[in-house]
Amino acid sequence: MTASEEMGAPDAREKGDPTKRAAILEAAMRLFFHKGYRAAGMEAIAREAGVSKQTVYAHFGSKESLFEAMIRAKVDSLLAPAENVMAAEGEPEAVLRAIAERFMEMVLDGEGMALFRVILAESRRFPDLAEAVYRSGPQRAADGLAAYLADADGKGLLRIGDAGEAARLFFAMLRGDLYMRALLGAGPDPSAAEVVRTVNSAVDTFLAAHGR
Amino acid sequence: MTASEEMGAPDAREKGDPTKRAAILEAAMRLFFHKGYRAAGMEAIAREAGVSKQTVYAHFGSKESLFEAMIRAKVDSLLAPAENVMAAEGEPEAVLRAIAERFMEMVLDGEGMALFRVILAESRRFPDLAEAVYRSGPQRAADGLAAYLADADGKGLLRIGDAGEAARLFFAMLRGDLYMRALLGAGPDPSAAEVVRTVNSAVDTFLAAHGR
DNA sequence: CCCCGACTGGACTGGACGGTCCAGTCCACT
DNA sequence: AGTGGACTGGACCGTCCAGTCCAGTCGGGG
Repeated sequence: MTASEEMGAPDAREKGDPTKRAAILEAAMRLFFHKGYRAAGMEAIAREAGVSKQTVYAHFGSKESLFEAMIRAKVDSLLAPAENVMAAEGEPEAVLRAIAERFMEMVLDGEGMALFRVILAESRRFPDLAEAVYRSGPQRAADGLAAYLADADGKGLLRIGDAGEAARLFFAMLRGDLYMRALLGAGPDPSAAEVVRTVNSAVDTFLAAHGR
Repeated sequence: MTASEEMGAPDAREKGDPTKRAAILEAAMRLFFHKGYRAAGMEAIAREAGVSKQTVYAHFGSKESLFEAMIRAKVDSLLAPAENVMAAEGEPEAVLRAIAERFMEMVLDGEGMALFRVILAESRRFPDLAEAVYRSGPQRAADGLAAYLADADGKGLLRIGDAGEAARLFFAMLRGDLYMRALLGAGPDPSAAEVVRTVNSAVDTFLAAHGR
């Protein structure tokens, strides 16, 4: 029960070879991410998956369905490793720094950015998908951090007013200029040093405002 | 002033009726923003502009050129009203709040977001354009604020270490969760109250870290 | 052994779209 | 009146693409 809720269409009735299904999803991911929704052709996806076009249509009924299934699968797989965090102990500064580093990894991940770009571009065509991505991504992360902050506030480790607002602000600091640059492909790719600097700035600033 | 505006008519080796040129640019803006680069057709743009397809091709030679010209024009017009700010006097808190409100207006503007969405989607096809947008948008804003911060630091009004980093962080806080939600079209449109709350959080947090 | 379901490969349809071409109109300037 | 530049409207070409159709292959279960 990962992030597929509300419309996963638990169609247990899956037809055909699941390895082919997976190959199609992966090929779709590569092409949709690399070329965008419109420019990625079904024929090219089939070829890339080493499968006939008919098979693609047998597994997923249309281009839209394939896109949607691909996005949901990718969101699940991107978020899977992040399920267990947030149960951290120790100094708030260390906890925040660990969370921040984890977050930066996820957010600067090439495929994650490609997914974000394409879902943003198609957010009008697939509004439900866009909303699902928001909820299982940023929303979920903020909720998790907010829970930690509220707990730390209760223990007197931090002074938090509105935990949700504080959590969103913290992530906003991290998802800052570096992220924008990386998304646009402007300037050089973010260096490790820049990432560290961003994390430090965010943690320091956050603690200056909310430290005990 | 950015381009040729009320400078009479110095030169501008533009062929043809400038009002038609403007109509085409506006139609292109509407369609490219609303439907995306690929889905917006030249025929539809011509029709929307009340002009023949030939005229479109006479003014701009190709779809790519039209797109590029449209983006540059839109960036100029979006940024024009922001040229004069930043020469602010007074308490740092008031200055920051004014800058923040201005920034939020620009960043949550519907057309600005549409531009960002489409330029992000096409950042591979038009890398130079994407870079130009970054430089004249986020980059420029951050540079302006950094100049103010460095000055305020010199006057002892604020304690700023790295002015550039501080400026980027401030804008990152503003361009936070609200922005992401609005871009994705997830959840309700940001309310005025949420905007105020975001501005307050950002200013308070910033001052907690850099106040005198 | 034969059938069935999944799959292949390629032909095909119908439509959209970028871009070109052309015949003719309108108008300002000479 | 005549010339030339800008524009119109529509035909047109080549290409691309989602989705369908079909004839044939393959492997496993009755």
